Amino acid sequence: MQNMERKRADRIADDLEGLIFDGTFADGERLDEVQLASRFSVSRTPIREALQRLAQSGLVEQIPRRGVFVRQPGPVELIEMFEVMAELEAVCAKLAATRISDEALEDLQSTNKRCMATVEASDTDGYYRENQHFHAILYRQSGNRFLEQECLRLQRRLQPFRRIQLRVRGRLKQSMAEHEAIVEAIKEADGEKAATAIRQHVSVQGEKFHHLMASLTIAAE
Amino acid sequence: MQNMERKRADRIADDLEGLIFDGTFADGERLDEVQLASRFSVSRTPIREALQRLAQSGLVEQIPRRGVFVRQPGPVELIEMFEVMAELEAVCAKLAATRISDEALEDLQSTNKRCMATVEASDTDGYYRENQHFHAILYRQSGNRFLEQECLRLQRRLQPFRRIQLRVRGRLKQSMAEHEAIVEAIKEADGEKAATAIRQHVSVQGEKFHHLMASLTIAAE
DNA sequence: AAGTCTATTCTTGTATACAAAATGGCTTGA
DNA sequence: TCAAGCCATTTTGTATACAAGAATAGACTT
Repeated sequence: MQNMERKRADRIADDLEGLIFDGTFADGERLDEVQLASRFSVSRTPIREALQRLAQSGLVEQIPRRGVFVRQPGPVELIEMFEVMAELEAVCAKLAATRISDEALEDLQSTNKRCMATVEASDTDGYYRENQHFHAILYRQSGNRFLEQECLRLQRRLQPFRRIQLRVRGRLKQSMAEHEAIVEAIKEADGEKAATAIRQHVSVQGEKFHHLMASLTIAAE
Repeated sequence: MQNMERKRADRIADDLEGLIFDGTFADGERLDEVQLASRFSVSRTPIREALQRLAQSGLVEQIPRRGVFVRQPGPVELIEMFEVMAELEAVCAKLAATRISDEALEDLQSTNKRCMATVEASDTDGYYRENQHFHAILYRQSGNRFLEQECLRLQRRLQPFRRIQLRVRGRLKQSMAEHEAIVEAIKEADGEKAATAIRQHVSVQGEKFHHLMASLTIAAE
């Protein structure tokens, strides 16, 4: 297992990430090192470490001798990231179709069942959790740990925007139908079919595009 | 244009990256902060910044309260990374097939011509440069800047291993034929064909696999 | 003699002090 | 009145000092 002990800087980075995700820090806003230092009751050193981590993951932009600024992705970049996410997941599905283990396939189906239950119960948080697990299984079953890591990284980055999407009326039901198609394709070991199904599931097109844009203007106000 | 002024820590990170790539620092070796500080004639602060950057890009592993250790990818991870690279480039090619501009297509063809010339002249460095440009055009012409960045990132990481591969006898000629097939498919705007061609070009299979493994054992001695 | 406990030393993580560069405001001149 | 240049303040980048956890070696016990 991974080392659980983490330094303060790491926890601060996670906290800051959360604060950026939930909109506490607006787009373009400068993150003052001394202010954050007093806020977290630490010196500038761990703050700077945390900011550098965020800069590398793309959440903030670090301009030399100027400071770091929150950098929320714009509409174009978001579409681009979702496009890449869709393609990466499609690769996972393609590979998983032939590489998946029997136990994992069981897990995939039971997760999907639990997912459906949360839809019936209108349990958005529950859906969110089970859905994430559903996708995580596919990443893992691609049999490519590096690919899995890349998927998790991008998923994490898109997390807040995906969550917004879930609020769209009827989205959950449609999403479940798509899950169903993915599971079917994988059961048939049809890689291309699975890839197409999950690409459809993840990519932002049609109505989803419209809703994503709408959510952005809301978030920007 | 980008800000050209960079801090010392950034240049140190690049230097260290080079030192890891060329094997000056062996796999598993601990990078001592004070040693590096005196080597670069700076304090520990910029060294630590640089090491954290390397840790995030995966070149070194940072174990809390222990230090950072060089982490060269093993055979399995290398294969995995090449698999992802092949799929990412396949996506680029698929998208570029329909999105590419006329000028870029011209550039692609002329780059390929220059590439062939370097093969004739047995100019390995020249081939390396032109080949990289060839791929960079495809990344850009995917029309997805985020995808482009991800491709460049991974390409950079695989750079040293790809370079080794070029030394294999006859590889350059075969590689040119593959380029030719890619260009043809894109000229026909056939996304799937282009994707398949470049996937074949990048992925490590058959003889290439064998040579990659051989190069690893050489590097490890 | 081997193992363990402990003290010392070394290394990382954090705080603070200092240097250099950028921003902003003021003055001065046209 | 406006612009340009200079000074003060603010802020980032780097160096150093300090604290805390880990490695190591030596002594003591069984």
